[in-house]
Amino acid sequence: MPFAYEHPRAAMAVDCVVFGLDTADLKVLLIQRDLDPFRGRWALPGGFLRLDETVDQAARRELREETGLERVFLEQLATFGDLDRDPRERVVTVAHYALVRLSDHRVQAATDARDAAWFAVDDLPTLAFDHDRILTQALARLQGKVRWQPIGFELLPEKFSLTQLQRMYEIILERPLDKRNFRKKALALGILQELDEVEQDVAHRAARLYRFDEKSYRRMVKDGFHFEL
Amino acid sequence: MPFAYEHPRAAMAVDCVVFGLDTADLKVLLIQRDLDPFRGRWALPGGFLRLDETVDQAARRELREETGLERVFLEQLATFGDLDRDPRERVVTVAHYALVRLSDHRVQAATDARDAAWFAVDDLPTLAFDHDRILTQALARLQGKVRWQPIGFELLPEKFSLTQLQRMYEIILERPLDKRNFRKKALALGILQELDEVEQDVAHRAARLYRFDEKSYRRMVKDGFHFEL
DNA sequence: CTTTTTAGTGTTTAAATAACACTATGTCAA
DNA sequence: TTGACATAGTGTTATTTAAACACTAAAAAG
Repeated sequence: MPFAYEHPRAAMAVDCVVFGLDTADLKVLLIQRDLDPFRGRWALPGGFLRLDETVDQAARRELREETGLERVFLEQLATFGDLDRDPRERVVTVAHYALVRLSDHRVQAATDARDAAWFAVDDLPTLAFDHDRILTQALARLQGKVRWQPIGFELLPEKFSLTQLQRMYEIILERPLDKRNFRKKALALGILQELDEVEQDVAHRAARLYRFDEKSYRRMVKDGFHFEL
Repeated sequence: MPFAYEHPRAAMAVDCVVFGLDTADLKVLLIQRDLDPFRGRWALPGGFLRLDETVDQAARRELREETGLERVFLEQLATFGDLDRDPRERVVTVAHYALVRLSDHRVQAATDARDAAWFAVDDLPTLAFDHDRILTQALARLQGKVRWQPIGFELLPEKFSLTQLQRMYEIILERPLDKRNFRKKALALGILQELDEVEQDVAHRAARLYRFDEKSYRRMVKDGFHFEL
């Protein structure tokens, strides 16, 4: 036991709620624990903080190690420090949430040594620790934030149709949106770049594709603009 | 050194950004450090986490010990864990923000052993550690949140005039509001209880006093209501 | 060439927001 | 007591934004 301190210290961990978007559902990436406590239970990817990395770096490292995900949108959610949240000892965890393009990452998650899988947020297994609380809070944050900041684009493929975009908002916000009003408003924002491309391999009229125009968005933010969809 | 662990551990701290409202300014409570590092510098009240208390409890305890404040509105802000934020060793801090009624608490803060004082947020001294970053983020959070949740009432005396209420929003949001529109909207919310009292000891027509009606507010939240001022 | 499936498109009504100025009531001092 | 001063209190109109609503267009498949 080579690390000794004058006062007792909690262990510090990071955990990540990784959201992905299916055609029908909002999904979360979970990992099946291969160690006690909660062996066999599904849990959020995460692990202990090292002293040579920031909290943010720790979250990204764990994500990479446990799921293969890199360069994703990742943001701090909140810190959870209840006394008995880990039965072994006192562990305080800094929870994060991440948004990934399911299409790009579907495979990698499953190739890791541990069993990893995507679950629909409205059909989750029992989770280890207080991870259900963390997940609930992450979902609330996503629902709140998606209307004010264009983070939702992180969930879509780079090129997408307006129908896909609308579907994303409907899935996240869990309510239907009016097609014409949605399209009017989305285009009026001025952060969608219309492409000279349409969907491929669909058995009906192909939709025009768009791309999120990050430059315009940044310019608008600078001018004190406020998003709202 | 009686506390030994297999892996090195960061120290965990909590810090609080305590906001108070003056007639003219939004203020923050700071404490002058009497120990190194940063001895003599102003800093946010805070201290180390103990293992028999939750993070929230630690923040409240430190607030009580260092400033005498109890039973205030207090909420987690974010966790700051940069490698070199404390020159002594690795310290990760969970920052909080609190809102207090300056009128009730003006005295207590000054009676503590350490020097404590209120500073206007737009006229702050150089702060210890990364506390300026924490403070900036806390202010942004307050400005963002005050429009969606009626937390601002925590800054006002229990009984207040509509002018005081408007002044509070103007100070926090740093922009003038239209008097008639403000009053219309504030009253329409249905969370203000009109009292049979008016201001005392003013050298002009006395304003009617109101109280925040928490019961109505809670009832409205239950009915899926959304605040916005 | 008909069926099927989704893309794409405007108008009208209702609601919310923003802009704007005067009268009322009390205190204080001459 | 009365006039000056300071802040309280009060509605209307114009503009913007949001909500409701249904048909035609295009492409693919058989």
